[in-house]
Amino acid sequence: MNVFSEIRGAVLAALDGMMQDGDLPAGLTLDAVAVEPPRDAAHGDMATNAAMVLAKPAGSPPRAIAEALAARLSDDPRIAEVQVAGPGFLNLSLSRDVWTGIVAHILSDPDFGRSDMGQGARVNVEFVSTNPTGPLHVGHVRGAVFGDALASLLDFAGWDVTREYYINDGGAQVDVLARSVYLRYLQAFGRDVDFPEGTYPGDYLVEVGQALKDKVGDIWLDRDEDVWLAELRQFATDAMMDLIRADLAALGVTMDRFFSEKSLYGSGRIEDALEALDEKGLIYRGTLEPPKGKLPEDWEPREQTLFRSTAHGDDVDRPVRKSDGGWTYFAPDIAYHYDKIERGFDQLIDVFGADHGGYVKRMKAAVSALSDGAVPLDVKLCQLVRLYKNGEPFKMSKRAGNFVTLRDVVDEVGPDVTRFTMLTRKNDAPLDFDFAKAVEQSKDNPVFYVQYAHARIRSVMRKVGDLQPATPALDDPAELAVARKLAEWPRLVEIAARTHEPHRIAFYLYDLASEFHTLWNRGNEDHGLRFVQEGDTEATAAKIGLPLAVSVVIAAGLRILGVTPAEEMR
RNA sequence: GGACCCAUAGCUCAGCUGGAUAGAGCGCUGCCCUCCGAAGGCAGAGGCCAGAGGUUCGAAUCCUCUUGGGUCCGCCA
Repeated sequence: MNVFSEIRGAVLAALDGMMQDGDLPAGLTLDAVAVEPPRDAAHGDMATNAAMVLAKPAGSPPRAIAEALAARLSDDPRIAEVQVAGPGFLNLSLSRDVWTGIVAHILSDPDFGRSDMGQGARVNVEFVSTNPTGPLHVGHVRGAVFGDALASLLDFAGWDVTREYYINDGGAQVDVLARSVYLRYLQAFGRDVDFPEGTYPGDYLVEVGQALKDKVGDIWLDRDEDVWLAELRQFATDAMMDLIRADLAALGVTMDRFFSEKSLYGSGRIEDALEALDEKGLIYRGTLEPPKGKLPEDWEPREQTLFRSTAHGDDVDRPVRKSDGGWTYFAPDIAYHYDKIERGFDQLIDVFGADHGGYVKRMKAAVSALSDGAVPLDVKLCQLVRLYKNGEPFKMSKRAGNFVTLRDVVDEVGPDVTRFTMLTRKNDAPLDFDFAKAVEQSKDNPVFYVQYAHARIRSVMRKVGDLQPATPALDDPAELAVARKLAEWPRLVEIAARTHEPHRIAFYLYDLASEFHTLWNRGNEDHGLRFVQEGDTEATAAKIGLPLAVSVVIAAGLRILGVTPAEEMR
């Protein structure tokens, strides 16, 4: 139930009627007609731009169209008042019954706000996707939270969502990992080892080395690398993926699928993908122009196997084979996205760190080419997170040598605070994360502010026991303001889902909490506005419907963000 | 040299497929608890939406250029 689309439907029906009756030329396109909440509450509950967008194609002045439209709309029982304003806006005030109806609807429908705009289309959200060489660090937290919340949001808006993690286990960094584990394995036997440049010194590998000793005993002691490297790669990767899965679980993130890059090698999948591109004439042998500006020291022209990504919007063509004949990292990436397309996804979303911005165009080009433009790929870049504590830049290295881990963050402030705070900025803006402010219990902290509103409502509900809510009267402006904000929820969900911007949910919840706190405080001056009307069960029943509806929406919104709605604040 | 992202109140940031007088928090000034949780609320001051052109009935929003920040730039993923 979305009031805005319902009223828009009424506006469109009225316009159709005008066309049929000759008040407007027939066949006008009505797509641009919008019904939105006005910025200024004095402009009523909703405003439509219909008269202005139709003025030109209809060939009549906007105010004339507006007047005629107003006359038709005023017959609608849901619309209490229609005013033509400004250059041709139509300001609509809705009848009280609409608002009470919405509150009643929310109370009867715990899925209020859930949308079918996705039409069950299958969307694959790929996120985190790190090298399996260590625990997740703080830079990954934002992408993990963002991707997970976006996935939940799309699910709520009617998509069929798959959360997926691409394990970058195919490259040389896994060799480095394996060698690092080998050193820890030696250490487990009491050997004195040092960690040369190019190995991972983090102490998270200590237990992996010990586990290896427990598993295989001393069979790899004093043996050459070619004896153990392949097996150790697998062992170490598995151990790291266990670690990463546990890190994700600590954040409340569960993947539907982990997809191994390595599994693409030797399976023919990479060859298949490039063959598909070749059939479209997009693979060729050629030499790239040197990059403009400062030339790399060792640059020399070289013939390579190239993907003609420029045919699909990229700036230059991209190599898919290295000069030694091996694949570039881009080749398995192509094969992976080809796999996603072949699995039948209707759209793809990749969540990357901002430092991968340079790969967006080539990935889009690959997906566009492989799907003949049928499968859209949206790449969301998450900007960096800067850590602070009490305003001071914060560095910590409990376990991983030189970086703050995801665990450091979650252990310090908890998953709920971590997740909400990460979503209080849009993804393409940098984010300052202050450990002290994140756990502060004041309205300076949006997590707390929203949780507090929910806890206050739960407190009221505990007080009234099993009293059933009745349809509220909503005769105070503060009550109406809350109801209006509630009515925006389905619309907000659709906007957030369409733009792939879960932070909008966080901001909406803050706004809703704010309206609620205002109403709550009005109860201090005007006891008639309190939810619990002492000694009057009937009046109380009529009052608690509104806060209960607020709690339904806050809980739903928090669930999308992956945050637990608080029953009480401690 | 090029690509992508960003620039909005003193500070940190929202701003819907382009809509009316651009919003919130912090900070500043002054108020509100014999209370269902004041961990909150109300009011006030504070703006050339980086700059210049363009499209439009209408631009913080779209296009171009300029300035200033960030990320990245053939065989590392």
